[in-house]
Amino acid sequence: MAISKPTAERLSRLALLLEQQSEENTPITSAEIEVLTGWASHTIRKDISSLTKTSGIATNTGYLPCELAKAIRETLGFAGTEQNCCIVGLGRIGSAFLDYKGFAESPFTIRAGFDSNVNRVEILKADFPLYPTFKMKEIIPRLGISYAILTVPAEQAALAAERLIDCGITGIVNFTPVLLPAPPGVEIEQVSILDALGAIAARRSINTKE
Amino acid sequence: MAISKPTAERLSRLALLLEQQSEENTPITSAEIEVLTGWASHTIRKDISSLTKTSGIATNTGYLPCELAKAIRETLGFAGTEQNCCIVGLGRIGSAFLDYKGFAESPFTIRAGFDSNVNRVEILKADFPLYPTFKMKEIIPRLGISYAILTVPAEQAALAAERLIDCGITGIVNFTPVLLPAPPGVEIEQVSILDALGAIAARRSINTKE
DNA sequence: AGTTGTGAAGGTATTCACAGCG
DNA sequence: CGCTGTGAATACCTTCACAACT
Repeated sequence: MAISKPTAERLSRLALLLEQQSEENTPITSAEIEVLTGWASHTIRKDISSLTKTSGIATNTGYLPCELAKAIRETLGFAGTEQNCCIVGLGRIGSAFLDYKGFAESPFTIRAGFDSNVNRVEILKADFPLYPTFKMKEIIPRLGISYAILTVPAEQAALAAERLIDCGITGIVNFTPVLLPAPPGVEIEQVSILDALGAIAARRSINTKE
Repeated sequence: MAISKPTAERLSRLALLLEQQSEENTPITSAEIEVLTGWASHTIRKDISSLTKTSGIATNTGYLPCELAKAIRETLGFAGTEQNCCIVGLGRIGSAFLDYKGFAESPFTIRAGFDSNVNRVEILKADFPLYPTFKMKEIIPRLGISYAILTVPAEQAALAAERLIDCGITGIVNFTPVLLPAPPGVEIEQVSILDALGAIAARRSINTKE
């Protein structure tokens, strides 16, 4: 049975949340998840019920975080396998991710960084190797990278995205303000401060109107 | 007539898009917007039809970008008035916004930056004033700031958010990986790389399954 | 008791198809 | 004619209420 888009997105965030606080594997109820996320407990239960594998997850005092997170990851496509990412553009925003620890418990790992400025590539330090941009075509397939985090200056965004797709990248998180066209088979997620502010303002103007 | 949430969010992004490329005010058709955004042209027309003021926007060759953007901003609450924001936390991510030019054409303006480290406040340069954190309570109401961009380290996020709300902030763009509880009347938008990657992976696992 | 799990009902958003207008 | 604008139909998601389980 197909899983709906809103459900998939909620489950994905839920998995991250569970992975973050997975030190203790004490059961968590749908009511507790409601407090943490703001989603109604029915919604959460319904979402969970659409997982392909549902045995050994629920007890009479709630869901087991580890098993639930694992079940979500399985249903959403990546069973145990790490999802490899790269950072493209090591300016202010890009280099801010070099020492970001949040990836540790997630299924995503940064495997490489790219920048057209060779100086930056040599000076900056990270837990993963940094390369000049022209090596993308060689490195990306070799390391099995399928996701890119795009943090180049706005004027280079379109070209960089095109090249990445050409290298076999199938998912781009776009931190530039440029709206990138998404060819079939490639998913692009815009992450923009202005969009975020706009979304907040939009929601507010609805709530105050009723 | 109330406007739906998805519609409001689409309109908000559309306004940003129009404002970005507003040099020429040549008409743009719903079909062209479809190419740029990926939303069906019906959806766009329906969204636009729900605006409160619809005169002088459409011609027989498309919509006039400037008037359309203006009409959207009016319907969504802020007619002409600038929306004031502040940045809280001037570490790697926060300071990356200091010279971000994208706000220029948007209805949002950054009015202040805050950091608990007094050194940073004194050394960093920006187009707006920087203050030590303890001055928030004084500055935020004085400058009429209602939105905050939260870029402090994860362990300070919860406390910082609480204080901001206490100062009268009603919208927070949360760049930390911490999931913040949103009290009534306050809108919080999580902007996280892991969420973005998760959303992409989730959408992909749906598309490939059918 | 307290939970999860789920068919059925209800509400919302999207899509369609065509009328209306410049 | 090409475009927008919009009621009606469809599809979708969420919510409810209660059964099933521990």
